[in-house]
Amino acid sequence: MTVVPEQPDQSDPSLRLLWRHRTGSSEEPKTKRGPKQKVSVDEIVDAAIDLADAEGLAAVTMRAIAQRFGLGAMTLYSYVPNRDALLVLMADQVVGRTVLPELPEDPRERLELVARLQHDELRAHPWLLEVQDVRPWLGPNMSDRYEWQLQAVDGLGLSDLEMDQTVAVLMGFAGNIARSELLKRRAEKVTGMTEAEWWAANYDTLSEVMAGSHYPLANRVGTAAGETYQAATDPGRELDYGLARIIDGVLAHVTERAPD
Amino acid sequence: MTVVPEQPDQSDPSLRLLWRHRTGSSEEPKTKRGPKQKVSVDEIVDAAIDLADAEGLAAVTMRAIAQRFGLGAMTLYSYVPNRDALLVLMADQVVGRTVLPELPEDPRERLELVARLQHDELRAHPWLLEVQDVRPWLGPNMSDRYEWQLQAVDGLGLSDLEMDQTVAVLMGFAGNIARSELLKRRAEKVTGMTEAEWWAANYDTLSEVMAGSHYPLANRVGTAAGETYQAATDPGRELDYGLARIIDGVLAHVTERAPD
DNA sequence: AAAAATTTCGTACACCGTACGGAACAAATG
DNA sequence: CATTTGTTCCGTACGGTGTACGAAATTTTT
Repeated sequence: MTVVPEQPDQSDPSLRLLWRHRTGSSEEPKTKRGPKQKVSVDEIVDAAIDLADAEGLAAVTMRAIAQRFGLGAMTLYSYVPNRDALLVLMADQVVGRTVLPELPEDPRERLELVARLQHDELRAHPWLLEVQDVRPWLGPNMSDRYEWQLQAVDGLGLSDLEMDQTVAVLMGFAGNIARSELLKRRAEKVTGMTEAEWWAANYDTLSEVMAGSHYPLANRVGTAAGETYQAATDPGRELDYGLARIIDGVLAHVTERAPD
Repeated sequence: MTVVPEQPDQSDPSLRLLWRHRTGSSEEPKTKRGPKQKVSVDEIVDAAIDLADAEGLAAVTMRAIAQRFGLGAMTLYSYVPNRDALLVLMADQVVGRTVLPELPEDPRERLELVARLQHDELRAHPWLLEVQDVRPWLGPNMSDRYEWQLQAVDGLGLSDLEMDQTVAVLMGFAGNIARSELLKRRAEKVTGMTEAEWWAANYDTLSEVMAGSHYPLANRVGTAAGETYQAATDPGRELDYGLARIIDGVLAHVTERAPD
């Protein structure tokens, strides 16, 4: 008689946690034994999101979160397997807060909307950029978002693979813009000077040290870019140029292939 | 009589360190007092790069580096102000190792080369993705690189600002591809399974948990994408589609504006 | 020969995630 | 009812991090 070898459950434990609100079937309202839990997973995740929004991801420590509820740090581990899992829960939960608007008819507007929504979200919650999961978009809200993004590129004439890649390019671009904005803000906070002030303070050193090299293009272009970015009162303007080029390229690709 | 208020030297101390090999004028071969330094800054930075290449950026600890030279951890602080400064030195130094090839005539080839070079470099040194500096590209090798990149987009008919933005889009895209490759490799190392194995191990849980929701597009597209990526033996193939679209968009932009 | 400047580096601190084990608690079982 | 059993709560402790501080050693300047 052969015994089935014990499968040590390779499945990721945090999957069920991610989908805890949408267990399609076989929920488990089983009354559990020990003391009643004083808080809920959602409350913990929300508190962690608050912390991250207010003080950055580095401030999201197990001790800090626990303190918000008057709990001991180790208590959190009866709600969440570890910190990394908590970060993934935070990401999915915060993504779920954004309501997905209906997609416009015009293809260009559709793609723009997808990218701008992502960018706005990352601006509101910059710590999302630092949460990189093993195995992405597997939570319920991430899945909803991905499906919605695919709807935006559906019917354009792209292959399945191209649909995925197009979404990836747009998301990546939005993320890069958000990241550069984040770094700029962070630099100002760390150094305590605005970008212009920093350049002024380091001008002498820079010109002394770069005396041997010369950068004609970098000087000209860097100056132009610096002035523009400094004057950029309207955030999100950095998005415009690159986004337009990317969408141009995608739309040109599909119309060229099927010159209707 | 008015006294000039003491300016506590706002300038960034690591700037001189970055440019230590190219001090245009006024070098200081002054013989210094104390004990002779047992190693050089370059050796330290090279050792740190070795460590990062071999075991990732997290393995680059002050203690680990010092141990390579039989030094105490604190000794490093007489070479480098702190760990973050060391990371910037590493980045600039490793960027300096790549020789910049001559730029082709064809605009499309120029842009492709710029992006692919960046991608290859990030593939070889993935930890570069995790080094985010306050105030980017200020080292000598970063500056050379930026100047070279600008040459690639020069003469296309772009404005100064657009030149900067175009380079940024291409670099960002190359970085995103490299990042997704890195995450994939890291996930396989952490979970000890390939991507396909992971999906197999979690298939039951996933379909149970997603029973209530349905993702027609995500299922179809995700499957297609998954199969392709899994079969992708040739790394860098993920680069092709997005890069082509971006370059399409940029070139369309300039030819449209100046229909020669 | 004495003084001054510089490098080396042992120790210590604050902070992190979390392994471990015990105590308090509530339901299931006898 | 008493007892067992599974949970939750959480204090303590461990190994890890960057680095502040101060003493000791070493070399040049005076």
